[in-house]
Amino acid sequence: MTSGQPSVESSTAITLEQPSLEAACDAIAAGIDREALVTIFGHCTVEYDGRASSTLEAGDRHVMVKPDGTTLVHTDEGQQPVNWQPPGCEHEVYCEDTEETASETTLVLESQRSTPEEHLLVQFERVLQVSTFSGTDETDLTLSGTEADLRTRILENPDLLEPGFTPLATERTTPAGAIDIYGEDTAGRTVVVELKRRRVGPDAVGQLRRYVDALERDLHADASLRGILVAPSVTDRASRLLGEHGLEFVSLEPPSDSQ
Amino acid sequence: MTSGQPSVESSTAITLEQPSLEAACDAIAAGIDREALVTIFGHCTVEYDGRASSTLEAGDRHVMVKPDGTTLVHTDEGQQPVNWQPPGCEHEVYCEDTEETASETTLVLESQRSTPEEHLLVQFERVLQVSTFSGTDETDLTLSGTEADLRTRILENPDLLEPGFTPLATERTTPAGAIDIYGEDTAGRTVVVELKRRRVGPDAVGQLRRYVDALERDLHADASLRGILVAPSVTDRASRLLGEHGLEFVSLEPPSDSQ
DNA sequence: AACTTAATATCGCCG
DNA sequence: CGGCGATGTTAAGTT
Repeated sequence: MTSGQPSVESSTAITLEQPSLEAACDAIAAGIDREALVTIFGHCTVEYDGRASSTLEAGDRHVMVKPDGTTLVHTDEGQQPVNWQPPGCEHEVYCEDTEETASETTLVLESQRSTPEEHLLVQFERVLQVSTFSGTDETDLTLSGTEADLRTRILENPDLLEPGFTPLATERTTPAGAIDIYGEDTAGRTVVVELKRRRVGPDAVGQLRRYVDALERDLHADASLRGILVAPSVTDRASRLLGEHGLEFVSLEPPSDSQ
Repeated sequence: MTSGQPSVESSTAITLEQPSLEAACDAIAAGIDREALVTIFGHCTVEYDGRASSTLEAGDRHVMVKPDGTTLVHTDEGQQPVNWQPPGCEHEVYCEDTEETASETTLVLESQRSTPEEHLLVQFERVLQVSTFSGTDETDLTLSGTEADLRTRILENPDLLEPGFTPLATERTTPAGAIDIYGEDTAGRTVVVELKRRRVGPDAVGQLRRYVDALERDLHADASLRGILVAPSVTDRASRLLGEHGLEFVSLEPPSDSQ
């Protein structure tokens, strides 16, 4: 970028329609080179090899290549890409003669990384569109209604958990991991609180149980130690597990935007 | 598809560059209407409200609207969309005068669903490109190297777990859930096997422990019952937990493509 | 870099 | 539709 001049049109979108594979190749390479976001729509096959292996026969798909090294292959269905490569990958694009018939050519997009070794191969036999996008996005997402928000809510108003509850520490460490909230009830009993922002299953009970067990061992406590799971609601099986292990449940939701 | 005739051009890509907001609106509406995959690149703000809430200030982003009701908002960084809406949503698109100054107009894309109630609002103040894609993708992804493949590998060669192991059932149900593999060792002791395709932490130990406990209660067994966690490797803390609960570990990887 | 946990997790299966 | 667990989970925070 140049100096303090009021920025010229910094957002651009350049599109090729029905390009030859060679023209598409050049446009994609140029886009990657100047760190643009590149999209390709065309008829392609996809192969992945790394943590697992996958193949995808020829079909029409939308491929997005980001300047941070991300690759996403989307079909017309599903929230998740059918294939992908995470940020930090090296991209390579070239045209290649098909092995069987030297008369046919394919456009190949490769994306690979190490740790772990992973490789994605997209082979286009036809490209309907190539676009390169440049733009700016300085802003960060602000998100609320998370587990951190639920913790804040309880710390600001401990009576929500139960009247007289006194928080003593957050993220208190035990051999089993960090306790969300550690405190005392009116009777002076130690309370271990595990927070979940949404309906909980058996996993959360196991987690709370590990913390209570670890803390009991840590404190050599013969006195009773309470474990409370805080979430909007609880499944049947988890509720039974709580009972079996002498643990408690309190229904609380994370604060919404307006609250 | 029609008969043996070489198929007519069924894949299409239609693009508008630098459209007016009204033209963009029409193109998007038309694309959604004929069940195309629609992409929009432009300067926009995004608001989400539902399971959580989020806002995103104005910036250049790539929005993809799929015919199955999915919406994805991507920036130039990250594998994950910065905002999204899952399949099954209803889309709506329209132009609207900005509240403050009636002279300014915005293009609004709404995507919403119920159960749970969720709403996504994308407001464009400028659109650089709109594209609509139609195509076919009949094929399914074939994936290998999954937990199911690991199970198959052990069932075909039980000695991999330990010499003389005899699988008796897969997915045997207990009150705590389904056991991956249920079998017997050479001494006739019941064995509960929990499979993980990658390195395991404390969660997996808790899961195995629940299964073993549930099965012991189910069988009223006074005889010893073994629990074996099978994974490529195990973390320190999980290893200690295994020891504390009298559970075992066997190192095995899911088969790779060539094996 | 390894470990642990949260997530608007997503997705598929099954009851 | 809810419960449950796998995922090429991904992503973030801490050690």
